[in-house]
Amino acid sequence: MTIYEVAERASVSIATVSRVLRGNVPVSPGTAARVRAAVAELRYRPSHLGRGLAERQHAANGIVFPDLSGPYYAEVVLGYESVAAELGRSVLILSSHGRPTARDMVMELAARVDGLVFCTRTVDDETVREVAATGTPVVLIARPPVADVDTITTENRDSAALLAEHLLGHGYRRVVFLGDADRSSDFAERFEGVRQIIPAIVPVACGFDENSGFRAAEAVRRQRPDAVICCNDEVALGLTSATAGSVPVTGWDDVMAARYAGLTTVRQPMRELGARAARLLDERITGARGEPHHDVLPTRLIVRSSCGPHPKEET
Amino acid sequence: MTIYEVAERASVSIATVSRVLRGNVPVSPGTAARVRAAVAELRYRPSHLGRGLAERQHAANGIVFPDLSGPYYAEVVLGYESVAAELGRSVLILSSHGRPTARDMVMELAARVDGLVFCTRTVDDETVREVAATGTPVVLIARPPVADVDTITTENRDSAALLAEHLLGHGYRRVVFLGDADRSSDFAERFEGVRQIIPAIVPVACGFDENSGFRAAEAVRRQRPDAVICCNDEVALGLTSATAGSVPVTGWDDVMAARYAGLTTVRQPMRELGARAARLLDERITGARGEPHHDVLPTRLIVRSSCGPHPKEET
DNA sequence: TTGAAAGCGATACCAG
DNA sequence: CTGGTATCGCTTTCAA
Repeated sequence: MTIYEVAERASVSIATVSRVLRGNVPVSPGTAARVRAAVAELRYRPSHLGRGLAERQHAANGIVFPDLSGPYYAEVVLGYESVAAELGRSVLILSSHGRPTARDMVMELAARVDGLVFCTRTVDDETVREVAATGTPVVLIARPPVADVDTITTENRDSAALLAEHLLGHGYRRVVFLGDADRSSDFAERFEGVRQIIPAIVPVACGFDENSGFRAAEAVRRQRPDAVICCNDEVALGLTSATAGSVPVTGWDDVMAARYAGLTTVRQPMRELGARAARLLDERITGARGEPHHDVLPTRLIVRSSCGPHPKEET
Repeated sequence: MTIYEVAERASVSIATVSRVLRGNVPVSPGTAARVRAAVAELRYRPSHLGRGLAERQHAANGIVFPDLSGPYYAEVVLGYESVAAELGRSVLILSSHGRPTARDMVMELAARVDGLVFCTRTVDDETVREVAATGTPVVLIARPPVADVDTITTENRDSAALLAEHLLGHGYRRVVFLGDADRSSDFAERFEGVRQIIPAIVPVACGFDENSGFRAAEAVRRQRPDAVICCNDEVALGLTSATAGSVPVTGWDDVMAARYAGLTTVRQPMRELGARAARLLDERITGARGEPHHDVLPTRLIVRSSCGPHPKEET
């Protein structure tokens, strides 16, 4: 089923069929009707391949994330898809998770989209730069700027400081930061924010998921901390299930499980993160904007019970 | 950057460039080397559009799900992406969530992939049939067969019966099934499985997410049930937070939060669901298989504390 | 308003 | 082993 068959059925040229389908050029009402009828009868769907080739665009953009098992990226992707679809673009996803060929897969993906979003822990800056160099617009989520691509992040330092102050208010002195600041700018900023208030903060390395948090329990205990600030909710949850709540703990993100676990955490607008990224990307693709944007979304401290009995009233 | 420029740089024809890139036809070592050098120097990436048009395939397939906010679909998509990528195909996602134009978006998507997976609550069977009629291979996840497309589901009836028996063992007599069996074959099967053991089961309509569960609390209380079997974990969790655990509750799926909430539930291999779907689809796309498959994955009852104090030992 | 024809970027068949 | 060229399905001048 091609445009030729439709043209033949409607007794017009393929040019005319194309015109009524795109609707940008005037076509006589009668002809248009005949074409539309033919399209309907033949259940014709234009080929994206042919169209894309002629228009030199894909009408699709991608997003690269490390994993989708935690709630964080699921929300980000959801927000992204939601806006992209609304903007009429298909969305391609790529999980870099542990794949040694991530870089190649990314370059491969870049060749079939009009724009690309990269999350943290997916590929290095060099790869991002390479993609950007091909002219493909790029937006970075929660990672430092590279070249002059757009970035969108959430506020970390201030809320981390606020969280630290809250813990200090509890009377805690010796506190551990559980997470790997070197592998995520988000974590690095949170660590800095905390250290601003608690200079003696003790960093303990850790992965990003529940299991990592669970397995870090031993290392954490060794520090005999009054409280533990975890890099994210999953790690906090994992640690909690290992310590059975014997140590005050805080997380970050406010995922669904956090509420049920009574986890004190910092809520960040994950869905909005993806949504804004999609918008920024679109502005670049359509050329509506030239200068790079670096947006920062607000976050909010959510105090629950995991940080211990509250010495004073707070929200 | 096209194949022509590479050809010129290597002083060969585009046909030769194509040959060394695809590697299916013999090319003299010397020529191949020159071409490869040119490709590297020019940082050439073949256009997927051009290639796809010539090969009449997209090297991509899609998956349509209702939403991504809950853990269920995130896991399914993760499993799907994982296998699809491994098979060398890009993956396009489409969330039908509440969009009135879902059907059009699906037909649109179908036109740019080699195969498509549909989850429940996305589009009706008619649309599925229409896509299948275009010759695009289709796989259905957790929904009844349509035409002769492949399907992959998880076991519901038996585990539901098992769950019901467990509740009976607790001494509960009056039990409510919270969920809308009409809108999901999974839910319908679970309801049937329960009813097989508890004929007097009382159905109470409800949505699919936490909020729905929360808001259903009133309607549930009115039934003064000894226990409530929820259609999934999210609803169970929502209900729990509204009833503060005053009523024994069970869920389904075993999402992360279920563990922290001590929710008795039935675990199903969500990731595997997506992974198998990707494999089934690939078999159809490559034509490796002709007859339709209808796979059923096993599930497992997970007893925790939400169903009340245990009268006898169980796992 | 409409048609003819030149691409868009690859693949693959047909000769040589 | 290599080059020329028709083709894939569609958009878009250029003329009529």
